[in-house]
Amino acid sequence: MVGMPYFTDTEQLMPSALNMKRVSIKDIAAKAGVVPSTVSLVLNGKARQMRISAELEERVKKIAEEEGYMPNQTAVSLRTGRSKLLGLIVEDISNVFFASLAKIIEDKANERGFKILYCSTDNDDEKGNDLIKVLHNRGVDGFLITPSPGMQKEVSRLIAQHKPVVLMDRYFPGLSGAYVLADNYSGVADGMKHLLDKGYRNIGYVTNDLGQIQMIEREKAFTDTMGRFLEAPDQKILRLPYHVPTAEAVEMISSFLKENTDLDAVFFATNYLGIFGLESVGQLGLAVPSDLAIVCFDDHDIFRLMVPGITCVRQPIEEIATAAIDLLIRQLEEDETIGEDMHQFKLPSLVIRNST
Amino acid sequence: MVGMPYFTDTEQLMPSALNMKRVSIKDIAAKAGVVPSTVSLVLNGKARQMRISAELEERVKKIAEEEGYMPNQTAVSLRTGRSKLLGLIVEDISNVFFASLAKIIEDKANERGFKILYCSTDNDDEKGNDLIKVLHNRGVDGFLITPSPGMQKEVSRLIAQHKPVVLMDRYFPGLSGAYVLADNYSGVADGMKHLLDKGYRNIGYVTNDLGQIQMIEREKAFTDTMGRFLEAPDQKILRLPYHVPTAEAVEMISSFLKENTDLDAVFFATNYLGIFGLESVGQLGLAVPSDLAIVCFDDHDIFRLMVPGITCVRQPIEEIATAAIDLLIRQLEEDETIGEDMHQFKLPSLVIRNST
DNA sequence: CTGAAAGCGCTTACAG
DNA sequence: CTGAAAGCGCTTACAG
Repeated sequence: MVGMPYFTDTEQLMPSALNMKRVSIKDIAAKAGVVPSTVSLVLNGKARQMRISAELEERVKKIAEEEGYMPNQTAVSLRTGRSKLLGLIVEDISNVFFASLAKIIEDKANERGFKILYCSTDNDDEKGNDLIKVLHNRGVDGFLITPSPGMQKEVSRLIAQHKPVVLMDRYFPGLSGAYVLADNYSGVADGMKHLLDKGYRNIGYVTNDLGQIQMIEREKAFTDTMGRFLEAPDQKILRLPYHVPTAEAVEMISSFLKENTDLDAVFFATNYLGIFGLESVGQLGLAVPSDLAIVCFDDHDIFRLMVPGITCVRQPIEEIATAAIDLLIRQLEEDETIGEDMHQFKLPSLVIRNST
Repeated sequence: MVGMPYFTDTEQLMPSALNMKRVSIKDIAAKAGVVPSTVSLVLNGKARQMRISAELEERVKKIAEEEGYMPNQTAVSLRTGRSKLLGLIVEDISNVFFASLAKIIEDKANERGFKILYCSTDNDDEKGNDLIKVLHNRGVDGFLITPSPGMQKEVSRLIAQHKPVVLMDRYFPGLSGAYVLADNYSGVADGMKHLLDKGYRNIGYVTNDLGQIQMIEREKAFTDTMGRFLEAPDQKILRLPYHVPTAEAVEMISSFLKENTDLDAVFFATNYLGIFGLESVGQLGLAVPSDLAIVCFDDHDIFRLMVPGITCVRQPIEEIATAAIDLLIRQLEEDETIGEDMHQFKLPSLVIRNST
């Protein structure tokens, strides 16, 4: 029995159908007549350092090339502790805003040799926290997260463990981690200024009921503006529940407007297109009297097309994604500096008046 | 030196900042006073089989629970050859159609304990082929792909290697692999029937120039219908280049319509919303004379809202995604049956007349 | 019932 | 310059 392979029935370990018989470092070594470590050294660019002859280096490289050798990333990850994998946790990948972020992040990550594991929290704290643990357990090198409010503890744990994390679109005020998002306060302030400049004074506000930091800051800009520029401001605010069917939400907006006939303008605090789906935009268009001035926060091309004369405050999606992935990779590469110089960005939003 | 740890300076192997000191199976074993294999056996539900005492089993489980132990997936993958990772390769994750697919797939995959590695081909054959290799190399258990035409060889290699693959939205006619997509031919035929029923006879057709199988089948339905129902059909077809700026594409459509003033209807073969971006819909709306009947293939809520009276042929996105992931997981689980009973689905599209 | 050992495919300090 | 060996964290056949 001596000399027999340890597992006589390898099928049980790895079904042959799945066993791709990929070329391993051993195969290359055998072909080149060297030991596997030499191959590893050469392929990791340490031939010089280890004073391996140039011709041997060339030979090994050539064979590896010919055989189409690619190091098994799972093994590399286990050995080195670096997976070249990034965890992307967004609210909902099917929402245009997050899908756009995901695409830009993917491109930038690929350029640096990183792949992306994505998942959606659906604004569910527990799901989000689980996701962090699971991805961590899968060995991702870092995280890009648009966290829901209840994810603060889990996120701070990551930061405490010096795991690279960059938050996007939201952040936790008390937490000294990196984040990138639109400057929500000034965005809404700018949009409000636009309305005031046009002479509107009775401005209503529609937001959600999630208590997300970005929504709070937007709302603060609204109430501040109203309080600053108007005497005895009568603030009409509608808080739509997040998990409500489209038709019902539209109904609530309709009622809100009917109950407040004195309004001459409405500020929508978020992208109802993304949340309620495309259908709702049309219904919303119908529900909103045409003599009402409208400003929307978020990337609402559709809204602008649907509702002539609407003004949008647009988030700089590309800039957010680019800055976030850059920050994350910088954290990954210059490990020592983490914690010393934090990076927190609020990027300016753009007020876009519809040209139509 | 005997008894000293092999690596005196572990920092160099794994920077402590990244070394999460996660609880390992060894820690649990030490706490429980057993050997690591026992822990592994218990946690993998093989206590019974190995006749480990119920009380020991309980104790180990309790400790693992208390310590928050999760097996390191990288190590499990390396050992078992199964990563519980699925590769999702789409044309462009930021396109609503693919983002919607991605969300449904994510949900279904999570239910089964799988995570998703996504990437976009951007319709670039070489990029797509690289992606297959890289994901394969990362040890994904299976693939969900919306391939570009030049990916056939790489896809068939996967199939030849019995790697689970399900194609979505496209397929390769010569290839005996699993796929799920809308029945493109009948979808367009249905849409055409709708136009003919309404009395339209001079129907133009706008498609892309990629030669993708789904586009070919759609076009065939168009030409067949024209040839079957009309005498001496004068087929006006516009092939828009894929990589063309929106404005230019709209311009080309405009010219096409001007050069063919006898047209009374136009059939759009794909989702120009997704391809050209939201802006284009408005421009397209403006470019299309209002007395022209329009049918669009794809999930065009926007189009329907923008262009009153438009008819859409909608792809059953949810059904496609659900069927695809189910098929893939079935391939993963019942490994033996692969190759014997292939699964190929063409799901019916839905013709949706605008109610507006 | 339990434990020692091999091995998944790599990387790297160390000894020659 | 090169090679033997350890070890990343697991799983599992096998020997007691």
